[in-house]
Formats: sequence, structure tokens, C-alpha cells
Amino acid sequence: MTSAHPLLDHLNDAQREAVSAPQGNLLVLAGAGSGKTRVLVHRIAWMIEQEHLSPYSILAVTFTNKAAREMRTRLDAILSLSSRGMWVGTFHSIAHRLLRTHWHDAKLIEHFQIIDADDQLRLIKRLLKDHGIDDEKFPPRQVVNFIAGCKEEGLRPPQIDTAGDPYLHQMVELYALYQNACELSGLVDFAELLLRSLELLRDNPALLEHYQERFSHILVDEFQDTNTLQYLWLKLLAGERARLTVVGDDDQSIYGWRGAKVENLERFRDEFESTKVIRLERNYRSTEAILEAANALIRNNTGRMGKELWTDIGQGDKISVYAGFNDLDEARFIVDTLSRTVKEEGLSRSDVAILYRSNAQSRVLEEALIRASVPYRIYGGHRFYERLEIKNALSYLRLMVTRNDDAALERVINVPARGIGSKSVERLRAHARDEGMTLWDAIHDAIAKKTVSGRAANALTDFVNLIDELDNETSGLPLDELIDHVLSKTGLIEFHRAEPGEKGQARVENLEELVSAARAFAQGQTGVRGLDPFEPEGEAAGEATLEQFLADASLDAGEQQADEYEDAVQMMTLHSAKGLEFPLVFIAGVEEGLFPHKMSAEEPGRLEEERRLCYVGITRAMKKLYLTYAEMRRLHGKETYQRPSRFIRELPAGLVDEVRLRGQVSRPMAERSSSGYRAQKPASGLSRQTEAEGAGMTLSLGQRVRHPMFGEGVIVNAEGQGDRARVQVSFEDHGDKWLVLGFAKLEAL
DNA sequence: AACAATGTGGTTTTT
DNA sequence: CCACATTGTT
Repeated sequence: MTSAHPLLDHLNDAQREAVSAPQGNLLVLAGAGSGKTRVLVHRIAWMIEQEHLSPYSILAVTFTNKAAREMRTRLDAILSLSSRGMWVGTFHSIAHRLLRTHWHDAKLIEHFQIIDADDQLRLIKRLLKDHGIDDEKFPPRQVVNFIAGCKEEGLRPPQIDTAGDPYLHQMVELYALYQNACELSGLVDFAELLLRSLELLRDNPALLEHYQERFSHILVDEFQDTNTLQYLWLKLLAGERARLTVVGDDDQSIYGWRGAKVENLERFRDEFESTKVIRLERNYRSTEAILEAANALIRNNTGRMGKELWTDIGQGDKISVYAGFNDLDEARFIVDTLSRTVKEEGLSRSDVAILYRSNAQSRVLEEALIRASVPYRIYGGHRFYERLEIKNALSYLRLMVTRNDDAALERVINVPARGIGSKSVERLRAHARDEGMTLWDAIHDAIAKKTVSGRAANALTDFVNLIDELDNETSGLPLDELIDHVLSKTGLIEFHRAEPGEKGQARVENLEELVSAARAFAQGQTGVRGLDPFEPEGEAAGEATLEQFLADASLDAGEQQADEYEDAVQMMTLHSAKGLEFPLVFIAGVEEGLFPHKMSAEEPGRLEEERRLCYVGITRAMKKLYLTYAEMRRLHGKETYQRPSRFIRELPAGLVDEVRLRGQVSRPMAERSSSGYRAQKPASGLSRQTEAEGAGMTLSLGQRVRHPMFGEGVIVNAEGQGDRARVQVSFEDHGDKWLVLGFAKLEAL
């Protein structure tokens, strides 16, 4: 087919329609694997090349830095002119940019710093202690969530109606205290970035007018993940004139627990003028079997916007469900199966993903992989910039930029130990609180007024001198040399090197990595900025500043790096798997209580989110999908009986191939009477039966056996010992099955 | 100020 | 069971 424009080549009808839709508000409901990024990128290119829009008037918003980078890269690849001048970034990075540029109007200090969840938690803990508030009644975590929740709804303390509820009243009080502390220290948290920038625009009509005038076209990715604040932010920025293209999938909304509002999709359709809706339902990723299973599963949810994935790739293999005897058996099965498949199908190990609901599940799987010498890579866990040694280093750097950064100061005032113990810090805090000043100022004040002991005063003097000297000595140095100097002069390198075992070594390497990261940042950063009349003069182009580096570190936690070059099996939670695809996928622990997780099982809304999570997992698979579960699992140290997840039952029977039928193998029929699968642990009856069965069985390959349900067959494989011994029997009418000798009623022939 | 003993709780986490 | 945080001990 010949297209009107090369940008429309190799697109299907729906994609083409989305790319070339006339200027106006557009909602693209893009199913998994339907080429949504492609559509987004091509639409932007279309606007520029076909409709002669300036890149300067386009704003593209994503949730992750990775997505932003990918979009920029792909744009530059298809665009004939540079995408410079176009804003592409995450909600947070764009908000940050606005605040940096207009810090004064935003009522911030010029060198404000960003604090992460960890800093936030520490700050809250300190506040609770300082004000003698019971941290049992007000768990710090909950307080942090409450504050973030309020901000995400766009609420400031005075606007919150406590309705006479003393608990709520206290929470709001804490919110106010926390906010005060942040203001004093020049700290801004993630939610604050957004709320502040919204308030900045709302309260400065001229500024708002400027940006509304500029951004005539706004595009948003993963719209189902936006929260109320982000929605309001977009709406404000868009004003009456701008045209929005938003892309999302209500069926892949899995961050509701973090404030994301799927409803924003419908809200957008209803509130933005004459929004056109286009569905991308053709999937280029998975087999029919996988898509039909996913479709069937998600049909159990209510209130969907409606979408059915389809493909012409072909039917493909059925989905295999494996019932592990226990979690170890489940892991063994996964490792055996993936090793065999990689070998037989010629896959790379990185074509294989093992997905799970919670991180705790990775352990058993890891051990099985190690035992089989299969290289693997785990995503998630601690990110680079969140590591202790890195945060220590960054805290020194932050103090160099902003002495008032209490969060940073608290972290490193005695790291490495320099004789400023908890008592001294306690006293300083009290001093700071009484005088309404920051810790940095309190140190000076206390020394001047001699309210600290001589020894403490000396140590404190050394500390403030250290920071000042660092600042002076490094001015004008390239970023990496600057950091290198700070690391050695503060003694951080030595401090971490002295830590016992491998840990110290690893930490030093991470610190060295930080220096390299700074070097890379400096190289990538030079001369990218400029063009914006509202941007500050001077420092714009030229060398990367420490401040820019710190902001980048806060807003982009850094890819998980570790043996990136080795071909390894990919392990991650279902949440982190969103957006990825793999030829071979295992979803482990598909059990009631685990997935859906017990914390989410009662509330219908949360259960539906778990189901969407399962949908996300299933649609990651391109060619073959395995769902596995364990009938017995070690959870929190004790053995628990697990039931297969309801999600397995929701898959059409015709698409499912039970690798080993649950129940047949794991428990004798007699044990299953009383209360279904919650049956008590098989006790005395088990061992007796094992002996009886075991005694009569001669275990040899090729042995003919009879099973009460499957009839006659031949033993083709065996493994294990005692009552855990399992044999693989090739039945005449039922194919191959693994049976546990201790349970299955096999009769030698 | 470092270390052991003891207690507690244990989804998911783009920024 | 195991990772952590807080308490008590030297």
C-alpha cells in the first residue's frame, strides 16, 4: 500500500489514524504490545513535518526517565530536524525545570534540593521524636504516605477538613510541621515538585500565559498512571488552547495504591473538548493463545473502557500451568524448564523472564538458579543513588551547595565518626528548633554562644570548616575531580573501605562508580541547554554544575546495573515488568494470598488491580508462558498450604495445559476430605502410606505401572529419595506425568 | 561508640 | 526464616 506520507508507512489503520488525527484532543487506548511508543513518536514527527509545527511548541510527558530518553532517541532518528527546543521529560523533571527557572516566583530558595522517600522518612521520624508524638499511633511510614497523598490531591494543610477527627488533626499538624522544616532547609519532595509548580503557574498569570502560549501541543504517555495532581497540572498548563494527545491503557493500571487514578482516562475524555478516542487492539507481540488468555482474564474486571487484543501471529503453545509440590519444587521446575528451552530453542538467557508478585519470592528462585549455574539478573531492590555510601557522598555534595540542607547534614555530621555523637546532635536540634534556624546555623550559633562543651565545639568547628574548605577547594574543578576530592578529603572512601567483608569492597567500588557517573554526566551535559527565554542566563550552556548533577541523581535513580554484559535470565516483580517483553515468561507463585496478594484480596477495587497486574504479566510473554504455583510454601518461616490463584481458574480451560495436575501427586485422596485445600498438614496417615506404597515399588526405569486414574504407563524418569521421590510416568492415554511416589497410588505390573 | 541481644513485622515503588 | 530497628552491654 502506498501512503500519503512516509511517516505513515508500516503502520496499521488504527495507528495511522492516531498518528495523523487532525489537531484536537486525542485519547489513544493502546493495548499491550500495540505499538504505542511508535504511535506517539510518529505523531510528534507528523506534527512537525506535516503540520509544520515548531518542536519548540511541543511538550511530551512520560513517567520514567527511560521512557523519556527512548522517545527522544527515536524522535531524533526519524526527524529531519533536531528535536532541540522540544520538552521531553518526566512529570517530575519538567516540574523541576519550571521551579529551577522560576524559583523566586515559586517562593523557593535558589539552590533548593530534592529529597527522596528515605530522607522524608528520616525527617518525619525526627519530627515525631522532637514533638513527643507516639510513633506507634503515628507510624512514620503512614505519615509520609498521608502527606504525599494530600499533596497528590493538591491539598495544603489549611484546606484539609479534619471534621473534628483528632487523628486526622494530628496528621495535618505533622504535614504542616514537615512542610515548615522543608521550607527552612530548602527541601522539596517529589510530590512537592508537582504541587509547587502547579501553584507557581496558578498564582502567576503572566507565567502561565507564557507557557500556555508556548506549549500548543502536549502529549502524555501512560496516562492511566497519572494522579489527581498530575491531571490538574496538565489541565492548567493546557488551558483553553492546547491540544492534548494522551496514550494509556486502563487494563494496565497497576499503581492505584500509589495514587494513580485510572479514572483520569475517562475524565480526560469527558472534560477535554471533543476528544477523539482511538483503540489500538492489534498486538504485535504475543501468540493468540496468550492474548486470548489475557483477554479472558481481564474480562472479569468491571468498568473497563473496553478493548480486546488480537493478533495474526498464530495460535502458539498453550499456557502451561505447573503445580509445584512446594516452593523448592516450583523453582526447580522453572530452572529445569528454562534451561532446557534455552538449549532446545536456541534462546538467549535474556529472552527469559521470571516474574513474581513480591521481591521475597526471588530468593528460592535465585538459589535454584545458582545451583544450576544459570546466570541471572535481578531488577529492583536498591538503586544506585539510593545506596547508603552514595547517599553519604551526595549529602556532602548537597551541603556544599546548600548549607541549610538539614537532611544532608544529619546524615553525614558524624560519618565518618568525628566525635559528634547523638547527644551533641540532639542538643543542636533542640537549639535549632528553639531558635527556628537550620542545623548549620545552629552549629555556628551554639559555638558562638558556647552552649556546647569544648570538645564538641572543636569537632563541630572542624566539621563546618571541612564543608567550607571543600566548597572553596573545588570551585572550578570538573565534576568528577570535584567528587573525587570530596570522597578522599571527607574520609568516606577510607570509612567504607574499612567495613567488614565484601561489603566494604563493594561500597568503595560504588563510590568510584559515582565519580565515573559524574564524568559521564559532565560529558553528556555540555551545551544541551539554552533556547528558553525564561531560562536563567549565564550558566545555561557550558560545564555541568554540581547542582545539575545532584538534581539528576535525585530525579533519576539510575538504572540497575550489574553484569550488564553477561547474558542472563531476567528476574523482576510484575510491576517492574510493565513495558517489557520476553519470548519466554514464567510467572511464579500464582497462589491465593500471594497473587492476588492477601492485602488486596478483600477490596473489590484492589482485587481488580491485582488482576490487571496479572494481565500485565501475561501480556509480557511473546511465545510461551508458564504459570507456576506451589502447594506448600515456606512463608515467614513456616510451611503453609497454598491454593492456586483464582486467576488460573479464570483462564479458558482450552488454553491451559496442566503440566502436572494439582492434587494428583501431592496428597492422598483421603486427606482431601475435610476443608478443601486448607486441609490440615498430612500427619500420621502420610508416613504409613508412604511405607506401604514404597515397599511394594521397585523403582526402575522402564518399569510398567498402573495408576487408578491414568491407567497403565511406563516409568521414564525418576528423581529424589524417600517420600519425596518422584517418577515420571509415560501413560498410554494421558501423556507424561510426574508423580510423587509417596502419594500416588501406583501399582507395579 | 561499637557490638551483641532482642524484638518486630514482612506487597507492589516509574519520580 | 530473615532483614531491620531498637535496646542493652562492654
